[in-house]
Amino acid sequence: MLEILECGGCVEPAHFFTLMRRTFRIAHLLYLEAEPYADELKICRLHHTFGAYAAELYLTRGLYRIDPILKLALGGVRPVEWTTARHRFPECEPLFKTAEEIGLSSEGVALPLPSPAGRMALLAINVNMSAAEWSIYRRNHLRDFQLAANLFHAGMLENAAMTSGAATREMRLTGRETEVLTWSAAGKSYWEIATILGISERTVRFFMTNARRKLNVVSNTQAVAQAVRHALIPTV
Amino acid sequence: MLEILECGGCVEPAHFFTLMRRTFRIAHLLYLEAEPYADELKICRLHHTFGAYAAELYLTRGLYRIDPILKLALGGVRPVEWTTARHRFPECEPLFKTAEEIGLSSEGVALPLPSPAGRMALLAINVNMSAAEWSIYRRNHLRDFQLAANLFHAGMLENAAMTSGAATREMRLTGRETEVLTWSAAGKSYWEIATILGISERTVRFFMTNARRKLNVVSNTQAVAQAVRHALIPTV
DNA sequence: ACCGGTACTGTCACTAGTGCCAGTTTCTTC
DNA sequence: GAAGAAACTGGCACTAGTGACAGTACCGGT
Repeated sequence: MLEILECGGCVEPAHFFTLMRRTFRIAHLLYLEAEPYADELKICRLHHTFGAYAAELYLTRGLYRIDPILKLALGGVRPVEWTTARHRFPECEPLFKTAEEIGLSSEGVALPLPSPAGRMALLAINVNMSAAEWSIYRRNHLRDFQLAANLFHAGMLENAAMTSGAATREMRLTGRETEVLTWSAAGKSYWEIATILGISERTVRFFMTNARRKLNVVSNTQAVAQAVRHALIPTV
Repeated sequence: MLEILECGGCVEPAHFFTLMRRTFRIAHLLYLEAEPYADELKICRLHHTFGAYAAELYLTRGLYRIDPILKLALGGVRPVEWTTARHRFPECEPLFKTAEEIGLSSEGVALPLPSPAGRMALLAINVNMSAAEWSIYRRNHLRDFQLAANLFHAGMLENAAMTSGAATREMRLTGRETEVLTWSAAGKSYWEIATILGISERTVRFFMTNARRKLNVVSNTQAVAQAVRHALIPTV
């Protein structure tokens, strides 16, 4: 199975999930790709096998805002054990209770899949076994999960880069636009940037305006924030 | 061994390398953490077992600037096979020839370890075996390498966060400062932020001024750029 | 020869951000 | 009970950024 993934043969989430469930004793899977936006998360891609009812419950109650598993996995690098998250955030007990009520197990692990450009992703794995059983199973197969998750994630990213190539082309910045954003991120004013680049201040404004339009933002500050997050400008 | 890593017991690179070489048939290891800096790479952390002579050669000749393995691994998510990189970049043949001359094998794999906040890292694994042998060994143990790399990387990041915590404490932002920066990064003006937070516009300016002073920057734009890069404003 | 994209320059009116001065209140911590 | 940090508020002078109007010059591609 891992060979299939490695050759980039599986970019269909449903297919990947089926493969995983057939290969391992996995009850449910969830793949989430998101980027931070103000104090919320902008969900870029979400695939799972929990079914419509659970998803409905999860979204309408805004549970993704308090889910400790999301918080830990999207913030870190280390695999997050569901029960660990549960114990560390007792105030989220209702969330787990709700999950149990609709027949979902509370055993599982969430694998952080950090991506370039400030985006974050995770693959959550939910199993239907006792704590003792899971402890052993996990020890044996965590490495498989991790590799499979990484390869699937890589496939998803590559696929996204290919299909959204046209959409991304719209917001590709020119050399000068990148330069003025970079200097702006370094705290330079229009006048200073003009002096540095040896062009008129008006031209700097022109490039910056174009950059704002392309990035679809309303201020230089927002443009720089977005550019840094999307790695459109070099780090100083 | 993986259990040791998972418990965060191994944050000493030399120790980790020894453990890996004892457990697997690995010749050499290299761990690199870097962030993009203009068109160069700023190396944040570098540990390896290649010895002083190889490192000297590598650094003095500026080989890290052309090394295709670095380029592929720091840019992607998928494991990079050394021989694949070699074939795809024939112009880098001298690099591999040099490596062979000083007795290094050309078989191995580089595992990208993307981190939060735009940084990138990789663990390169170098083995001393034939292509056929490596092909089989790799198939069996890539998942072990991947998990070990992830756990070690997680340990390194956590360790870094702890040790640099004291130095960074001076410029720790308060809750409100973080909030106004976050909304500013989202393109909101002072007036809008004041409305959102339910405080006066003057107070927003006050927090922003404090944030600028703490971050030692001259504009909101620069403050936001720095905050995004250093992950001072919510990534979750 | 024309077109689209990039690089470049200009003015005007308006809004937003910056640095400086000055305060009060509430809470934790020693 | 004193000290400090954090959250909050006001005004004034000045500079910087923003949007909308307008242009010219150069280069590579069908």
